[in-house]
Amino acid sequence: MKVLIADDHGIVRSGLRMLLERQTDIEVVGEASDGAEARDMAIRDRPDLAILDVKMPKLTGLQATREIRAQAPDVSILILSMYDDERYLFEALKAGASGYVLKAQADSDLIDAVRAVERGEPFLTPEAQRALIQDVLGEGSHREDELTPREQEVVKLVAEAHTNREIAEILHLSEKTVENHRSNAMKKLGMRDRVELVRYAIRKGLIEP
Amino acid sequence: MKVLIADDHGIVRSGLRMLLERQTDIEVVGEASDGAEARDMAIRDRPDLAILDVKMPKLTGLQATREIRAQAPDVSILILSMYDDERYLFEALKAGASGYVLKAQADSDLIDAVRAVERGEPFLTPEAQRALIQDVLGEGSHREDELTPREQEVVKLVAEAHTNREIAEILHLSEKTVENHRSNAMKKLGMRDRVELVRYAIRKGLIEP
DNA sequence: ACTTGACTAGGGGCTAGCCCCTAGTCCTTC
DNA sequence: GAAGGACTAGGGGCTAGCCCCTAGTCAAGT
Repeated sequence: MKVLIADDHGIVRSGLRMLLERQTDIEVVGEASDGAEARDMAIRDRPDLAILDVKMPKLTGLQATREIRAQAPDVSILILSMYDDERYLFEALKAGASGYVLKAQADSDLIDAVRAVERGEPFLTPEAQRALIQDVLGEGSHREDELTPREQEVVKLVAEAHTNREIAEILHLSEKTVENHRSNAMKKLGMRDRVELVRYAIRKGLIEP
Repeated sequence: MKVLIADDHGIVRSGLRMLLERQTDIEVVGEASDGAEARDMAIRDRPDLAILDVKMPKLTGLQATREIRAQAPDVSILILSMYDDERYLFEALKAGASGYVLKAQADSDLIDAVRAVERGEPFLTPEAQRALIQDVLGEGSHREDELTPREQEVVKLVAEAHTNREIAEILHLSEKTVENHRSNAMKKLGMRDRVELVRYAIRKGLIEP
């Protein structure tokens, strides 16, 4: 089985190569250090599988996935995410990836994923499966990831370190209304205080760190 | 040569292990998935070398370095940074690390670094050496780290949305002491609440958004 | 017409956060 | 051995934050 590795960290690439080549039937046929290189190599060399890091220069793993799937549909793709959450899971599947593995997980998960892809099956870790099920089931609860415009405004101002009173003045509202918007936003997002809201706001690009 | 590996990503740990154990005289005697575990294992098992990722839960690699150097000075330390810059280089050296290697670099650099540390020599990649020289030449002003190690620990935990009480439990301190560290940190940084500390912590790379 | 959801506002209560202060033990440095 | 800084801990006080609840208006969809 011919595998292509793409990650912008040389040391990590070498580590992955060692890890994979301990399996006698897996051969790492190439290493790419950015998304564009990964795409070009995948399309030119047609490996059985390309393992792509999400975060890479030039093209992200997801962008590379789309282009590889379009031009070399026989190349399967496994996304490797360094982030300890599933925020790219859906996008990865939509882009055409066969599997999604977090770097935080055990090496055996990666091998399992490669084996699954080899058999033509998709591979999701239990965490990823749970996230996916939650998403399908949860029209009511977790699906409401989206805040209303007003809630977003309030969250943004909270994350900019304004007090409720200041926000009330800025938006010409009562302090109580501000509290309600903040509280509703936190409830929707499953958060417990403004500190968590700050990190959410930064992740969402509502404010700069 | 007995080596301890610490990185919060299981797959990366396994990769590093494979990479290192290709050298016949290197034996990986332990893996830690966070900074506190790394510190405990280093102090208990006394490996010849501990390879620590900068960004880890509970304690950063730098915080772990300080504690290991204090309690087990015979354990050499190599800092592995995932960031493509040298922003932690000086702090790492000050904390007592023998070497600083970026994950973006080739695997041979890591092996070279291990060999250098084995001979009792410090190891810096050419990029790191250049940054160091620049700093010595450029001299003085901006090298004020501002926060003490303890203050940084507290700030990190605050930014991870822990309450003062939780932080006190995690660090085995009284709530009052935690308040003092937080308050002193905020005063030094000219900040007015924990929300601003979160953004500071993210900018400084103490936590991920 | 009726329901639903966003937006608004308030009452009332508890606690965490933030501030001021003092004070002790270790250090290192001068 | 004195001085300064880091780290520890506590007293006492005020307020902002967070929670529960109700309740109104308005626009949009069924």
